[in-house]
Amino acid sequence: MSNPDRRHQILDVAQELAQTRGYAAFSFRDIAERVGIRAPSIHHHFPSKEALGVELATRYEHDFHHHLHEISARSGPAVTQLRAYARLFAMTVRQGRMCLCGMLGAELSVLPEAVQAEVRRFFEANVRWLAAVVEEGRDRGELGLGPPARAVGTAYLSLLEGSMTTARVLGDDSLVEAAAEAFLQGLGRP
Amino acid sequence: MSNPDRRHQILDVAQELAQTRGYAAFSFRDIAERVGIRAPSIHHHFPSKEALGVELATRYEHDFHHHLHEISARSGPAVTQLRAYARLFAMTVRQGRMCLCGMLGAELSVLPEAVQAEVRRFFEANVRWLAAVVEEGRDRGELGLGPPARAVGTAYLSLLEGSMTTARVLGDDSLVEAAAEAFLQGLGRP
DNA sequence: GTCTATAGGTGGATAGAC
DNA sequence: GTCTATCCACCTATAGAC
Repeated sequence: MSNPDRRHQILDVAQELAQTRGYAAFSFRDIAERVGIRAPSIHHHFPSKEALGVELATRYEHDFHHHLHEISARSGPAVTQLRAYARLFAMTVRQGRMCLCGMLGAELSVLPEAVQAEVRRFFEANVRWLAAVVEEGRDRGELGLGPPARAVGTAYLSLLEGSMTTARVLGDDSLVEAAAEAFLQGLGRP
Repeated sequence: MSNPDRRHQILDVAQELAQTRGYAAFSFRDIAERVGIRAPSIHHHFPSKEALGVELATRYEHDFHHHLHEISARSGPAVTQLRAYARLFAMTVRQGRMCLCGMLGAELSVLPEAVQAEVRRFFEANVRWLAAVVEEGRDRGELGLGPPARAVGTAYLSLLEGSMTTARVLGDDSLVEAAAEAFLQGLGRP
């Protein structure tokens, strides 16, 4: 198999494992079994687990950025954008997965520094995007005043990350969107 | 050392490790080093890691229940109780720890069944308590109407669990309480 | 690119002495 | 209760053949 194809295949499998089990709990053998090669062959594509982890997080962040751009481009009302954002998390839960960076965030203290750094970038980028959506919604008079836009964005991201865990623990597929609605209800213009 | 003392000591150390690293990433050797004994000696107090994990989660849930009871007993306004609840999470973050059951929730799929069951009990008990506080707040006219009380409770728990991850990733000690306030603001009487 | 063989480390767990 | 010695499974990673 040609190099780029195998790389993608390994990344896809590794991502699925990381989103369900976590970084500490997946191995090169787990990946190899599903890809149909032997564990040491993975080292030809990724020199170390750390390198694989960094690329995993970087790619995830990049893909996420693409989704955010799509939501922004439709430039609907702030609440509509925030609902579409929540749907990204809800869809992931329905696939039986967690947010990759949410999972890595929980494991933060046992991750290689380079992976930690990528996780931080993911959270910062999301908070920034959310704060901008809230800010614009307020400027257009769609949203009421309240805490600083950045605090609202941080709270909404936290709610969605946490709701994925709650959804999986309680086995409730519709929990993420229900939690998002409970939050968005409080954002409306008084 | 007498049996009960050593048991508690092991549990305390194991809990700290589980709250910072996660279940998959702490070992009997880690515990033993900090307790000052050898790893196999732990098996005298806990037959397996699974048994230790179950007791860890059970004890945590029990302690948490105690805190909830204390907050309820003061029977202040709903928002005051919800703020006090958030403070439990904020204090934990300031100790550099995650919620034990939030951490275990993220790792759910790699936990022994018996530990998974305890994590579920923790989440269910917290949602039930939060829903009751919201319900009573509405009955007393302190809170506005909105989504079902259980959905609000689920959302608030999710927000707090998630905010611990966000706080650690972004290195912001005051993030948990700020996120809680952003949520509570939307609960007020319209 | 993928393989086998293997190194070197760590994991939970058991047996049996003290 | 705690120890040492040991087992066996698993991990990441490397060397070198094909």
